[in-house]
Amino acid sequence: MKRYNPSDIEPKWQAIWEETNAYVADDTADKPKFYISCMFPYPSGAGMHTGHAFEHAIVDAIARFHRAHGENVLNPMGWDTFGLPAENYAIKTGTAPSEVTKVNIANFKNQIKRMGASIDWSREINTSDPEYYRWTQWIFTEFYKRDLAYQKESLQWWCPVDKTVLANEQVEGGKCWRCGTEVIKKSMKQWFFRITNYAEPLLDEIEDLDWPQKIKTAQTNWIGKSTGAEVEFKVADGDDVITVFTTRPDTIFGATFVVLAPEHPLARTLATDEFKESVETYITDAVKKSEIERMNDTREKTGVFTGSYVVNPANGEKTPVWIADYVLSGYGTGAIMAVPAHDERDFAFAKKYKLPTIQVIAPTITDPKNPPRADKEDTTRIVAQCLVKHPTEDKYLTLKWTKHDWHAFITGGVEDGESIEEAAIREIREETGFKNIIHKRTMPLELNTRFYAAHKDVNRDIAVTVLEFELKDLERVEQKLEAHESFEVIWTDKKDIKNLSPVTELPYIMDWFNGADLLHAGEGKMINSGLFNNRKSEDVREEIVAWLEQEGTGRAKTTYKMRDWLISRQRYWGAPIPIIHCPEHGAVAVPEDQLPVILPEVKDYAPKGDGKSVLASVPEWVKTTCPTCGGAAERETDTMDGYACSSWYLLRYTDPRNAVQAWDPAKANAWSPVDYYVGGDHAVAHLLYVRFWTHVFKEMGLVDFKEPVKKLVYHGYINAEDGSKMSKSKGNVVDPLDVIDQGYGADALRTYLLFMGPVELDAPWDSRGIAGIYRFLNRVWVLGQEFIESDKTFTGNDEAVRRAQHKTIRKVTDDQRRLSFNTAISALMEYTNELYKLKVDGFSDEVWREALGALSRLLAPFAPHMSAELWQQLGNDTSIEEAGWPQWDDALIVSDTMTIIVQVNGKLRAKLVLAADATEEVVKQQALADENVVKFLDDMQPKKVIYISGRLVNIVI
RNA sequence: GCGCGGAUGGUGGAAUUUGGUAGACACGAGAGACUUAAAAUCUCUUGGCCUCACGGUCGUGCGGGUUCAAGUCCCGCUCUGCGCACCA
Repeated sequence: MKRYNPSDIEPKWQAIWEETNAYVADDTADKPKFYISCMFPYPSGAGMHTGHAFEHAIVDAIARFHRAHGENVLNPMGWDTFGLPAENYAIKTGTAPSEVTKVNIANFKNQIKRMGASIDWSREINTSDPEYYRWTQWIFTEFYKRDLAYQKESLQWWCPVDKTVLANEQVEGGKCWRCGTEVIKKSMKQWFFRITNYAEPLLDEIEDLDWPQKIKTAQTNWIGKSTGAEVEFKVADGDDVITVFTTRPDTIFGATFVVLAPEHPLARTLATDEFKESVETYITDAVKKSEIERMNDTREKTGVFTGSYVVNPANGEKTPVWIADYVLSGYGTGAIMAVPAHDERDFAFAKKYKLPTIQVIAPTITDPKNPPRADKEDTTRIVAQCLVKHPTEDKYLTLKWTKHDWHAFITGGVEDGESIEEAAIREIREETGFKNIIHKRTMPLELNTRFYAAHKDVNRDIAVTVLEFELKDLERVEQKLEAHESFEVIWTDKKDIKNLSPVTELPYIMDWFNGADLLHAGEGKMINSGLFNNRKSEDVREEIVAWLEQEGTGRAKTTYKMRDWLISRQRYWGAPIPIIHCPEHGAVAVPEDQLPVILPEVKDYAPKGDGKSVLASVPEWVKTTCPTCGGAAERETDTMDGYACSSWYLLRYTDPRNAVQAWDPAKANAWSPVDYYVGGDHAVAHLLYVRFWTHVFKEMGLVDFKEPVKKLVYHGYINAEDGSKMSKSKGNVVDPLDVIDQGYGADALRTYLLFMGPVELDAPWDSRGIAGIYRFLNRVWVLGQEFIESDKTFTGNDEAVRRAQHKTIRKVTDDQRRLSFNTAISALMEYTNELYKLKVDGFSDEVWREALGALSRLLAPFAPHMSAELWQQLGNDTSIEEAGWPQWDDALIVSDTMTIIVQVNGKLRAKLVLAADATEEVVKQQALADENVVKFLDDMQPKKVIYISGRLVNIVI
């Protein structure tokens, strides 16, 4: 018998696929198209890791599945080659990045080929190839013409080690994403893409995308839409006007001061003589302080009074103007109206600087997660809840309340000989007038560190009590509750309690919040707000804006957190920005016929640290002529962010060798959008930029769709055996080629990666797990060989073989559709085990040929080499690809018996095997007659017998 | 702090759409067969507890609830992963 030897089989089939161009996508084929792609990798010097291997295993399983269904599959591959690692390597060694890149690509390509990936290599692209970046540059010039690319002097994140500007999303926790150095702010003239123009359309489309919710939420948050209003506060003694942005115009009557960001243009102007010095000092300090320091601050708010006042347009009150760095200059108008009663930050600030507070919203609590509190840091919630039973009817009421000052609650009321617990009950009794309070149980406390620091002797288990009450003097309770305006009593049937969120439907009892200094950030009833009193805050929001608009002091306004996309990089290894600076005509786009602007060869790749790229030190490249006037001019020396190149490559794949256009719209429209886009990184940046560019391309008429990616498949990471992240420095990286060369082969590797768990989950690599998969493939192989070499024939178990076959086809097809590869593979294992059991008596030729043929075709998306080999050995004339996907027949799956589960009171007591056509009557009868059931019935008459057709009987006694 | 997930044996994980046999499939472990021996392969056992066994009983992070029936639905928590973070 031939042994299963992947190192023979795999190279053989890889060679065949290459020679026959088996996976070249045909632009003209008359078949439904299917476009799938992984996120093209940066070919690093370390080579491919198991994460890449996982991604290719996913892509290839899907691609092969669709190909087997007769679809015209486009599965291309390319390289995202611009970037810092190659450049840093060049700085260290003097080797040109293009050379290193070439070597790395060859390495990656070999690895991917040895995985047996069914890729159309004729479409391979490389972003640092001038034939590619020529069109990246062309797109830039088109954007420039449409005013979607512009230059602006601005403070930017600057990495002192990499000596480059970084985009917001490349700064992680105040540190450079590449080298981990703390970044600083530097003012420079930079190029931007106007992505903010597309905030609304990009947001609009998110809902309809077939993407993981996680990614959609991340993008929504990134865009960060807020609707609210701009309101004008006129300076009391002068002509200046401060415009603030707020999302809570309903709180305007509670605005007791106005705060400017230190960078606000009026910040210095408004300082009166008396306060000039302190204002100046504060601003200087704040601006000097890097934003990282601001971030790392304990969030202790600081600020300074200007001495000036503005007029609150709502109530005409004179309102002081402060400067504080908790107000960000880059968002909204860089100025806010502070409403300490209803905003956490303003509250903290007001408390610190003893500024007044005006309550304008009575807190009818609707949000369980935001109960009122005096100050988040100092308090812990005491939640008491009670279930009120109606004395005569079968009705219940749930009441919950919160008390913000829990120090008083616990420590204030303990009397001699009384436990804290008893004190709590007594206090609730006194406060509520509820007499019959039954203490049900005690819950552990949500710890308040500060409290425990002060009260070490308090047993934390009894510090917070949750109490359940039974109330008899209901009338009194109702009176008390109704006396409170914001309280509404809702009676419900017992059944409906589950549907009634007690928190949203039943108000909290507000009487028990003491003191005026409450912070309430939620909604409620308007108070102290003139005409708007007694209305709900969420209802008057728009009316207040309309009113301000009428008065000419405000207007509705929408803002976004998203900023424009900074694309210039002061680095060598990127696509040069195709701009020529002419003393006469300013920044002029390089005309299409002069593209590409080729990246020149240099000797030393190290940035000079002057804020310019190395390109600035190549005078013969910099010096050029203006395309408009022909006069002496200079080239832009910045290069583009690598994300620019990766924002359109999915379109280039559809027409990769086009020398006159970025792509032929007809081809792009025929293939796109991408049906499945597979990756495990780039939740926001890349995926948002591709969407942005595609929206623009649609407007330019270059494509006829807005969204580039229909379905996003977001996979987890493969971790090291101990569950930690694989990393070179830890030395725990698993090299896919090593696994293949150990003798397991690519088929076992691929199958194992998909068997480990659902694609979206992280999973630790298990070197023993792959051995199990190898065993499985070997079992399939051996079964095939036994059949091929056997001269036995036998008929008798054909029906069982057929049933297993068709059941498996249905299950695997289903699982493939929903990308549940792990369960598909386990179904194939079960099928194989079943066939082993059924073969003991010999083989019935045709039935088994079919059964094994189905097995090899079902296995092909995971283990394509062995499947192809087995298929060929079974004597099939056509290739496994041509044979297509096996079909199942439901009629062959149906069994003539069924297994009925018999439960007594919901507990499993017996299993019955009955004829599939047994009537309900018969099934119930059989169930009740079962020995074990009789034992449990114990002569009692069942109250009810429930029958779920074909599944179970539940006998209720 | 806010947002989004997750919690099932010693381990990875199953239980699809619509609540209906919890632990599929594998790994690991234990026992056995073959072998001079080892590897490979094959067979059996494998959630806890009680029982020689038949079987019973508990069991899907915790506390409640709905239901004939809950891993699955509802309410309230705990822990944990990830993303964003002074965005008014």
